[in-house]
Amino acid sequence: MTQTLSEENYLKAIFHIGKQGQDKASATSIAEALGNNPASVVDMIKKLVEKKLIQYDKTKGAKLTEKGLKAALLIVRKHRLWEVFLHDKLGYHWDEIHEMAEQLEHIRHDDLADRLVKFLGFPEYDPHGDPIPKSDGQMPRIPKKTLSEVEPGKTCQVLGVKDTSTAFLQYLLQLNIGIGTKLRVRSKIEFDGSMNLTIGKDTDVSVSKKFVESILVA
Amino acid sequence: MTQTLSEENYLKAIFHIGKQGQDKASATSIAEALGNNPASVVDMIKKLVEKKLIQYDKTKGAKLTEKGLKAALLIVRKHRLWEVFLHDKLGYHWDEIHEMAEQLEHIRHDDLADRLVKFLGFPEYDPHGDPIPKSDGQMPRIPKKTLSEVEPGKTCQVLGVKDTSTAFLQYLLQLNIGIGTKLRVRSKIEFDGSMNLTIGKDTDVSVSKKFVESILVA
DNA sequence: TATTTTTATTAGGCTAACCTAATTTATTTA
DNA sequence: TAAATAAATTAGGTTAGCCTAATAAAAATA
Repeated sequence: MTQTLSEENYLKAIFHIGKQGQDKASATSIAEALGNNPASVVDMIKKLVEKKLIQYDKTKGAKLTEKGLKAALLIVRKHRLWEVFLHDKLGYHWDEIHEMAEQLEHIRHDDLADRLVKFLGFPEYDPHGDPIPKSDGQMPRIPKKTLSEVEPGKTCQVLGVKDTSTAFLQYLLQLNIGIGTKLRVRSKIEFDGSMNLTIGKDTDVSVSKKFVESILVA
Repeated sequence: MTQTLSEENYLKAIFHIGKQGQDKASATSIAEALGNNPASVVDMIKKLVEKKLIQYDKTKGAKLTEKGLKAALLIVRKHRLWEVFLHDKLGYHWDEIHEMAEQLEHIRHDDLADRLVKFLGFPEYDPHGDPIPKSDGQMPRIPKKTLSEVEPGKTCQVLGVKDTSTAFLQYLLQLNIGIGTKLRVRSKIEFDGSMNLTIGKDTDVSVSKKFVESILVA
């Protein structure tokens, strides 16, 4: 019923890998996500399978069971709620809160998440724009909007594209933008609808109106 | 400069043992405080000595160095601040918060304690009445008052006695009251100045005016 | 399909933090 | 002070969670 800190981190990693693309996580992708050696991942996979938290198939990878998903969602819920706390209440900036939330997400107590969510005013998204799972595991619906609607100064996350042409997708590839990539709108040029963006943590680019209207974000 | 979770718990235990009586903590007293085996304590003592966090003498026990004291005070500071948070902001009762604070006290980040203390409105005492160390390690002065001055419904902690007669001290021993014991004033009888107390978590007693005027509390 | 490359697994080790049982050292008490 | 008791220490062991190096299996490519 309860997991160790390390087990929780594995469940979370498998959950996140599942979200971005396939729903199965390979041993190496898990190893990479956690900064561990694949051999260590194999050890842990065995334990998680035994605890019925994941299913595992050598060639297909790991997938959370219902039980594992529930556990992972609780961790993600707590992580994002604590991020809201750190941002809204303690005044930390969006780039400072992740490491602390990584620690806070493991705090256990029966109704801690419920108390927190109430105290924070029932937020639905964390300061990065990521949805906060509800106590029953439901994720808030992500309103689909295009990058063009994002206010300067805000950060959003790529959900998908409206234009699936090869030219556009190759451009995205070149910019290293994919599902889940965080984009920060540095400024918006009203004259032609173009935008200055920061991709991820450090790459600054300028993109056209056509571009910003073709990317779905949250 | 940084300690493991376990090291932090040892430092905290040594700090607390020091506060209540002698300033040296024996291996067995540490073992008892942490629920560990004395043999394990010996292992850890060696490590803490090597890290210059404590001084140790077989017969005199362990004592925090300046460096160790600083680390211990930070943990206690965080523990008590989180208790204020859990109590004041999340609405938990004083008896529910300790276990969570035990986890939260280990969250690390440069200025977390400073942010917290500001957010909480610079509290000086935690919900149990224990003083919260300042960032420079200073403890707020504990105003010495007698048990008779405590309002019904409040909880306080025994700091000392005004009457040192054998009869009184033996009475205290019999009631299992010592330095640090938590007392809850259930009610106060105006007629004769006597009080109904809860000692610790469950023992209810009735004591005289003479009694309540002889105990110093915070 | 044969070869190369990538991925997964096994075998064997390490460290932190605990343990028990045996022994040594201190402290009390007769 | 000698004997009894209590405390500290040592020796040896366990487990979780990681590691490296070697091997096996799968996937990609020539």
